[in-house]
Amino acid sequence: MDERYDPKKIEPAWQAEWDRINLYLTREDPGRPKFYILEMFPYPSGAGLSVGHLHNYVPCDVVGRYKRMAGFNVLHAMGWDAFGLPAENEAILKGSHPDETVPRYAANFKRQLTISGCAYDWSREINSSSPEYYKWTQWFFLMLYKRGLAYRATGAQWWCDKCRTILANEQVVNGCCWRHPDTPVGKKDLEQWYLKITDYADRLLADLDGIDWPEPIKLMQRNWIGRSEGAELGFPVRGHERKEVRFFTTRPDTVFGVSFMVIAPEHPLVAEITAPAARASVEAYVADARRQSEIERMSAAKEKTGVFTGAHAHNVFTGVDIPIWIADYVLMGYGTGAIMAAPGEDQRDFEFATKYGLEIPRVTAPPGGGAPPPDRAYAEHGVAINSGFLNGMPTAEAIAAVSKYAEQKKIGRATTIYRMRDWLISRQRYWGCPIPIVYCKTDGIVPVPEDQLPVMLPPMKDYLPSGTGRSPLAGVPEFVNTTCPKCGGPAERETDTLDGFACSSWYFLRFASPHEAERPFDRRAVDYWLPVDLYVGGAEHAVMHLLYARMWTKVMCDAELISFDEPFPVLRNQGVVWAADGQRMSKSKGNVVTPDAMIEKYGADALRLWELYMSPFDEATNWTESGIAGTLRFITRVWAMIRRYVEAGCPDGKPGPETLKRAHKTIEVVTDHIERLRFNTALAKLMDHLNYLAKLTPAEMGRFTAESMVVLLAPMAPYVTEEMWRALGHKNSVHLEPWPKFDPNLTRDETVTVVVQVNGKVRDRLQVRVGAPEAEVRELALKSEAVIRHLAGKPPQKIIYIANKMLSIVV
RNA sequence: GCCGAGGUGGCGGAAUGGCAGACGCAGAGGACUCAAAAUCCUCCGUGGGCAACCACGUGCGGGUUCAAGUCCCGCCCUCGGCACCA
Repeated sequence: MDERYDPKKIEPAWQAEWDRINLYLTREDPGRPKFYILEMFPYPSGAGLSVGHLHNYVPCDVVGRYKRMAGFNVLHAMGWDAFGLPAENEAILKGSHPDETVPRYAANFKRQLTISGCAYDWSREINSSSPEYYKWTQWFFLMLYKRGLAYRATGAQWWCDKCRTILANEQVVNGCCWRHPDTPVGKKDLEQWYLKITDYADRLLADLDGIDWPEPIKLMQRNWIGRSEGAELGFPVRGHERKEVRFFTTRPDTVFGVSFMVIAPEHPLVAEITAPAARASVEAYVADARRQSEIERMSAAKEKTGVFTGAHAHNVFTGVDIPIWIADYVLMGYGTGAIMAAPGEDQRDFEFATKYGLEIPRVTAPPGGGAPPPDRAYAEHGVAINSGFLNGMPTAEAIAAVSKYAEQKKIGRATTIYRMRDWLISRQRYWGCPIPIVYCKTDGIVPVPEDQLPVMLPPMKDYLPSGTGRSPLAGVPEFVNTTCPKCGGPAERETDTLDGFACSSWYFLRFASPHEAERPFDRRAVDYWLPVDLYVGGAEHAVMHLLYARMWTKVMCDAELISFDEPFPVLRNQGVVWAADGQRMSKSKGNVVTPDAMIEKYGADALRLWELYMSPFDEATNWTESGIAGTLRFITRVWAMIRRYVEAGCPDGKPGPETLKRAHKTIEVVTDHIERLRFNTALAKLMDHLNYLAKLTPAEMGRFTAESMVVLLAPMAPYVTEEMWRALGHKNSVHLEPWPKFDPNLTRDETVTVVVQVNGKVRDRLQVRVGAPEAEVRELALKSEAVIRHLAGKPPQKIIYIANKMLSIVV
């Protein structure tokens, strides 16, 4: 152990040694409890890792190392989410090819993680764009297909001009592409592959109750799934026998107040029922609605617009014929694309009715009696009025009564609908997993047989998106032209690739058996390691990735491939690290701080400690470099302390009771705080402990105290602790050391400070035995000079005693 | 607009309803040094006071309580998410 702490000297040396002895190689071991910790696998970008990324990876590394020392068999591996738009777009921008950039960028990420001291089992490294991996992504797609969960459909799809591909609903954010927030999306008619995630809506919703996730994330998933209970009903269209307008409502109890109907501009009935006199205005309105981009349609939402079709529907409850209107506030993609309008009970319908002079009946009264407010809709629950057989019923009862009536009369039924729609997974881009489907004139849609997987992504020099809506793969005849696996006749391959989220919907299984060649995973390894014990990632994946991965897991569970149906029973979000200027760290803004630069200046251990100490793990913060000076100073002081101890010949003297108590208390607190992911306070405790230890002589400290400090610090600062540990005379790595245990008998306090308050203000502090009875404390308190002064001769009215904490005197 | 998270010294942040500001950064003063760096020691919420000590203080206004940063009601501000969902 040198006199001076020099990270540049010790860090590469220990890194090489750990590599040599394969310190982090992981094997299944039924004899030990397992712990699978996983960070959301990153897309390896050319910008490399920033200190912001490490705010996620370092804490997870601490947990992994701590769990290993605490006796768990820990799986902690890393891989690359390498297929998809970001990789392709970046390669285009650099004038290169993802084939070349992806491995290069991934190698750089790996290098950065390694010098940062993160302990991964690199023998398990995976890459979603490698054929060994995407073979199984294709296999899963076919499994979904065979289970009836993948289907083709044509329709107007979201299209991003910059991505030059279609998007799933979730990928449209505020009317713009989620990757290009300044690019409004449009619609394009295409035939696409969908996954029936809606079949799993109920389970995806219900099972949220059983998992330990941050509440805001659960809430976002609940809102996204958007379950609504109500009824689906139909009213016949006058003059078009057998035609009816079917609609969904959450308030079937208001049917007697339905004075008109509204259907979406895209509704198929529009063309059929529009009266000749209204044709011109309807066509103009529909054309206008189609022309508007979706953001315009949504943001111009303030003023409702609509047009009368000239047709009427028959309200079977009131017996009255009511006008059918078209308005763009009714969305084709939700419910049936048609609504019954109860303007007395729905504010949007109220506004629409007011604007176009339509009738506003009142069918719900406030529960306490009295009239509904005249200037707006009464949307709350109440009591049915002017509603025939429903009169007098509370809303809940009336809802049930209408549903029952509708079922008896065969005009509708109680039902549940969801906001969530199916997952559109086709992409017209090159850099993705080819969809393993063949189209044959004779046999139609034919899945590629398992023994012919993977369908290899053909090498292409010019892989740029076409912009026509067709995948670049369509321009490779050797790829497109094939034979039908069924009849052997000429056939064509599907040329679209899978959405990148398909790759990340199962990767957590692959880490269990990353080199399995015969199957997507080895069942035994998956049964041992999965589900993930702690999953960590950014809140930006709250909906898409987490919902898709949950769905695939449920499908696999249903197919009996695995025996659990939630992949991530415990999820935590790390806080975002913004740049010093409060903006996102990005190369274009020139505010990226790299771990490389920080390691060069301060060493990896000081950087790691600062990542942990800077702010609570799950809270956002702005990057500041100045604090690293503090964590480096701390390391230097620990170094000096241990060196003093080693130079003194590692005396195993008798530490005093105070020292022993502090050492054990530190073990207790640090352990507890790491378990609760409160790394900043765990490290604060170690700093506090050092402030005490630094004042002791080596003999006063003793071996247990000195060594426990090093071991407790080992998960956070792996390099320097290894160096100190060897200097303390140990042959084996400190990272193989068992986690220290504290003795509860030694952490127990003998005396305690009891605060004495007079009228709620602290006036004195008493040092008393633990568990001292009230009478004793009271007597001491009443003798206190400060207390006497503040009592000012008045007799206490009331005395409250909280054992070992405080005595509160009221006068 | 609706939903969610948050607001504590110059700064990052501590605090099962029970001593507000742990720990650290920055700053000030001192020791060591020819000097500087490093290191060590002391101080460091605001106001008053030589001091002991006193008053005030966790976005704002109320409330509950012997006791509120913490619980309740009403606001303000910041940041995220959703946005005509029938």
